[in-house]
Amino acid sequence: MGDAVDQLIAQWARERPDLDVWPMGIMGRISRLSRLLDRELKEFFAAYGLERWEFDVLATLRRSGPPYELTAGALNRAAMVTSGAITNRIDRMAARGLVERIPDEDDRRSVRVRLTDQGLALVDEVLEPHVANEARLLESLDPREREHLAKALRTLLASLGDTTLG
Amino acid sequence: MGDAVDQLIAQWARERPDLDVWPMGIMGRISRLSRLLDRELKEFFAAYGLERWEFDVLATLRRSGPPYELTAGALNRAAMVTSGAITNRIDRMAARGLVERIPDEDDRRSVRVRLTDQGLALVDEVLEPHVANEARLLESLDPREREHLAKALRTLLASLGDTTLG
DNA sequence: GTTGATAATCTCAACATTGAAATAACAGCA
DNA sequence: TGCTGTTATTTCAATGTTGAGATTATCAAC
Repeated sequence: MGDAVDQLIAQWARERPDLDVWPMGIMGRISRLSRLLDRELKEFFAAYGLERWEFDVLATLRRSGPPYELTAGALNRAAMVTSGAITNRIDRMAARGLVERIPDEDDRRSVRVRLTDQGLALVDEVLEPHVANEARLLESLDPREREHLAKALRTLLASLGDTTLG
Repeated sequence: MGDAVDQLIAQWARERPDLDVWPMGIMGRISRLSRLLDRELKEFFAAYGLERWEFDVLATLRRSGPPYELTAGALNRAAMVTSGAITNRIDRMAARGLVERIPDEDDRRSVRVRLTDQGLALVDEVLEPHVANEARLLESLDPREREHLAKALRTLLASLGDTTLG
């Protein structure tokens, strides 16, 4: 069964037969998948009154373990966004009562961002159904294919230098 | 060799051992790869004075074949963006002289967007090095892995309904 | 202790997209 | 011919990110 990228590659083969565009079979699919999956996740989180970026922050803090706090810098590295974006996110999540800013005693340049009880309760409520939803989105692959896919993606990520989370 | 997502999964295993977060091994990697690859492409196109979204529009028109024109609607479906975004893109690319709007005689609601000579020359100049750059980004996979990867991604895309380009 | 380099966060204007409403045109049918 | 519903594009306010600069704090070396 073909997908949109098969059509795209067929078009190039017709228009530029001199060129082998095989890399698009991977690059194009990662790009389109990312968009489609983002849409699915957005729809899922909306049912909990959450934006995707809010969940990302909550989950990053939650999985860091007690006391569920990280510096702003650690958060922007984990989320792969700029420091300005994290400042903005923290502002709004603090206003919603999901996180709080804690001044760092040892390094006064730093701000520690901590999950509030409310934020912790929310992420723990959403996490399991979220994983189940992700599993549903991957249903079309059998366990063996999933494993091979994750392995290939890991190789790629590592080759691009994405070897550390924070 | 581990990557950032291996760390993320290890954190969840420690904090929530009751939960098997295997889907993140695929979802998280697609998301992070998409960001990293976007950055790489952005940097590549900047050398040609192009934004990534500009190249996407040029390439979509180019591979559609002579006379290198598509409706605005076909462009936004191919790019997976909303109609408002396409109006904005066409405005700016037309101002740069890369495309032109042609009123559709048969259906006056439609606008046909056509590559100018300048736009055609530019996309044909960039295309081959672009594909070479994409191939470079995928160098860490051997041909067999590439094929399996593309196949698994195709299965996923098709299962999400992305079976047609426009 | 001062100096200079580096680091962490915040600020803010510019940019691009979304989502919804507005506009205009088509198509089928009574 | 006149309705009704649909389709294609544009408009525009709201949203969120980037990237550069400002601010404040730390650290090492002198």
